[in-house]
Amino acid sequence: MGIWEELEERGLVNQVTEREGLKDQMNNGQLRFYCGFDPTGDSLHIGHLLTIILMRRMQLHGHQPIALVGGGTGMIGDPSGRNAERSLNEPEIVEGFSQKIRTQLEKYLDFDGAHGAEIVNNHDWLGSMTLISFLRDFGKHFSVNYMLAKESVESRIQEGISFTEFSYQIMQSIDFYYLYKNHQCTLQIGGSDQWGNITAGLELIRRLEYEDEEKSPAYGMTIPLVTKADGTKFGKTAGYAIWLDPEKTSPYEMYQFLLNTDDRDVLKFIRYFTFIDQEEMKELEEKMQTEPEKREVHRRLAQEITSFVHGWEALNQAENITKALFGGGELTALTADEIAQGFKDVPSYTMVTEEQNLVDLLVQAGIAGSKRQAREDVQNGAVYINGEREQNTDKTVGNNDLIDDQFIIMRRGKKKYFLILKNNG
RNA sequence: GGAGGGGUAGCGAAGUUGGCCAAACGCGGCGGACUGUAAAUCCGCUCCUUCGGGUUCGGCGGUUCGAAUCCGUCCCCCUCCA
Repeated sequence: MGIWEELEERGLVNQVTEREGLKDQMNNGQLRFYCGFDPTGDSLHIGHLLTIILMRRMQLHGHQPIALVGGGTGMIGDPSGRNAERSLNEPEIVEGFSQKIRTQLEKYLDFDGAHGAEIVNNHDWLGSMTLISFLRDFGKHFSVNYMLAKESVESRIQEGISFTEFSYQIMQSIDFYYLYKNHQCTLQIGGSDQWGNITAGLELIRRLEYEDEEKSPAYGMTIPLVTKADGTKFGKTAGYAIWLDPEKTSPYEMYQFLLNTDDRDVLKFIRYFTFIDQEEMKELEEKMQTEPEKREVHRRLAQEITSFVHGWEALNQAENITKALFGGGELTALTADEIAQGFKDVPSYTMVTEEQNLVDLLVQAGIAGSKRQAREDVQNGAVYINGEREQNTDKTVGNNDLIDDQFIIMRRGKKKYFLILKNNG
């Protein structure tokens, strides 16, 4: 089975230009292809991961990926998929973001060997371009009618779009053209919202280069938008994005996010995001049918992605934390690092005295709204100290409850955790 | 400006012949059981408390042994007429 068939089977092929030609190139040729990442933030997020993994996937089949950091286009702002004008970031900010994005991309691509990956920054060629060159050499090849017809522009006509963002498609077209001419890059891939920009680039290449019949054709391809069965946007939990930067989203959080994938989506996602082959996929599908409660597929998905993004060590920690928190494992067995990660966003409270009545502590730490509520929670068996249910309202919490002589892990209900820190006065 | 209706706990909504009202019921929220860290379902709780009680039903004041319920006044909202 060729890479093309694999991509189709995984449902990764959305729109393509010249399907047969591209299929042939994919299966039998050695393509250089690129995908751009604009520095709109200080980290890539899980939504970017699908194209990154696609790049790896193709690289494994002998194609050479070029990751483009949009240091130049990021100064302008892509209107694609947006319903309102972006606000411009300061050049230093864009520069800083570009650095970070570049560093992240370097983690995920393989730079060794005959078809090692390349990273380029379009600021290198766009940054120094003169206005006159832009308009004469490139603008001349775009008719405004053509540009207006692009979905990204058309949808904004009512709302309004600046000339700046309107021009974006030309810039991205220049990128493709530049890479085609100087890096023998003949394919651009991207998310489904990039179709307009990709085809614009192909159009530019065709106009500037296709006169010469000897030149190889260029192709474009998009991957589908990742949709969820419940209709909400993929990549967010409770409004927070899942970032690839472990400082922003810990490996544990990412693992949990994936582990909690809706049953209806998990098979689709595991095809999208992992390298698991057809044979094993069948087994997983079967397990999903026969023993869904084991959530084998969910776990595999979480394992594959977490380890791809953060490495095996981080995955191991994420699983340790998960086990301690949900799998009947011992909280006290966690390392300080694991605690820090697992309880990153957990509210903490520093004890005012060496020891304190449990009910009072619950109120002071903001775990319960009132003493009455606190008592009720304790009596209902909703309160756990270091993983042990505590139903005695007269319990005194003190230094002998401390883990590592530092903190106490309090829990109310199924999964609301709180950190109580030792009194240091 | 005139006539009428109304303001009750997070929301909606009962209660207004004065005591049995800390206040029905629904939703939401929080727990518990079940479970797959799911969905559904079931159960409990949902003003505060030193568990004696305390403070609540738009605000203030009054009548009364006793008021969310009666009276006065002020504030706000809605409907109709001007």
